[in-house]
Amino acid sequence: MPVNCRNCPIRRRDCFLPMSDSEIEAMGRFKSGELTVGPRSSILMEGSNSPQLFTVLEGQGLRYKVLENGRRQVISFVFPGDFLGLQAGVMSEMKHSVESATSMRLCVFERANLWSFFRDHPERAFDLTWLAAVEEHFLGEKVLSLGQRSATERIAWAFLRVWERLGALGLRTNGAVPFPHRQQDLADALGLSLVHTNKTLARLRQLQVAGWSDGWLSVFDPGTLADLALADPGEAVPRRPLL
Amino acid sequence: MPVNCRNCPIRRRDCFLPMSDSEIEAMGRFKSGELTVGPRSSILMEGSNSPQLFTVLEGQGLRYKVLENGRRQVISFVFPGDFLGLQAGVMSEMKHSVESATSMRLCVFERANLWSFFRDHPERAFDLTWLAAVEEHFLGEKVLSLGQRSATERIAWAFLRVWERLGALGLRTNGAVPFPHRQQDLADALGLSLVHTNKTLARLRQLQVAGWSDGWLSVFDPGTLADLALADPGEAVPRRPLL
DNA sequence: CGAATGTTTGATCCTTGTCAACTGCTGTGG
DNA sequence: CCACAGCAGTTGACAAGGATCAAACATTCG
Repeated sequence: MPVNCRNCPIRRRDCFLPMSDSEIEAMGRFKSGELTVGPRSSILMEGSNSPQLFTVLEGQGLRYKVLENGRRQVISFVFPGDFLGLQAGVMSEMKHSVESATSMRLCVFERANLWSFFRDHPERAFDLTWLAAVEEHFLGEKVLSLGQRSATERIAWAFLRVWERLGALGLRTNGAVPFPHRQQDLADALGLSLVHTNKTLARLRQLQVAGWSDGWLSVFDPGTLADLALADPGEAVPRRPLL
Repeated sequence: MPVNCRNCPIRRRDCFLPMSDSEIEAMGRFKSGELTVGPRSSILMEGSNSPQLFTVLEGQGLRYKVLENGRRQVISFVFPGDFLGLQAGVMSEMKHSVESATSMRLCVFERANLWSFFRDHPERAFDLTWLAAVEEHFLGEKVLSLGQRSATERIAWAFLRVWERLGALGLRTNGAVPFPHRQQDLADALGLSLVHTNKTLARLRQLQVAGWSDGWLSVFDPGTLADLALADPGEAVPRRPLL
């Protein structure tokens, strides 16, 4: 199978930094194929011990956990460049589930090769650790949000982050980015009820600050949005790893 | 300086799994010393670019972030075996602050040596990634809690996790573990107000399920606690990594 | 002893969740 | 072609869990 990993996110560092030919050669031996899944389909299941790891090339999805009483928490939204399955890779099993929102194209790796990959390509191992640290950072921000921000602040914050992140991926077209989820998904992500989420969204729309409909998120006034979110507008995605 | 890393948590995998002599030799070159800090002192600051990384040998502390409006979120409590500063290590700066609750003894590493460490010791690099993945798992659980659990459920869940984790470290003496924090810290960790936290604690104490005073957390009835927490009592700390 | 810090308790308010009904859209089958 | 079900979004009324305010109490420490 021809391997086209020139933009493979596992070596993204700065969002899809291109790889050298020898790097592609090395990655190619790790990569085992590509996978395309339809919308709303399950990619990884909590508790499963998936033999494959993925990197997102296209499309969006979400990670989630469910409580014993059935309530669902969306841990994070999944964007192009994200790495899926690290937990299954280094621990014995996945600690959350992943499903697609739109149809997605995934780069597939064999978990079994992860170890030799670490041994033979320390730079790539470092990248992986970097990805994990970035993920940890995002989760830390999310914890801060859920713990300390009000409903409006949470939504404003989420909009800002999504908008910035997708913008950094070059997916922004005059102020709008694709955000193909349901209101229920956002509610579950922010720990709010669907009804309250809806009403808060209406308020933001009415304030002419940001709007989200038909799967597109538009930010009209990033400044006020940042104010509403109690967030520094500039500090979105960490971009300059060491080395 | 004599290096005593036989139980260094960076190679813990299964909570302080002893290292072989050659491993200790290798670690020794990475380790640069030990540090002891007093209670309530700052170890790492958000935004700083610390030249040192730490591993906790003794004592407890907490990681936190503060919002622009001054509200504080405790990201997680820090226990022996935790690794501090990974973000500063692989990203440009720390994304949260760390401070001690009790006095702490820390194992100190030079950040500058991290890269060669990755190159020369792929197994240890793998361990580091594993630590990051475990941290990610804990944060995911925390997000679930903050998003979907009620006040009582959150406190019950926190107590259960702390009790299990410290128990696994061998710090449990007839049902009680050291948990040297203030009610305000727990409140900030769970996104609750101090007052409500206090009242909920009183209720748990009155129910004879768990009690926390003078820095010691006692769990009298793990079963009911797990029920209250909507949690599976068994799934505490992931223990069996690959390789 | 007074000051500082942390815990406890009561009264009140308000943000958010719950319940319920209605809209608009899309796809399906008679 | 229409009836209908199913799903996502919208809106109003009401209830409640938790926040806020305020004050008392206990300990420690200089």
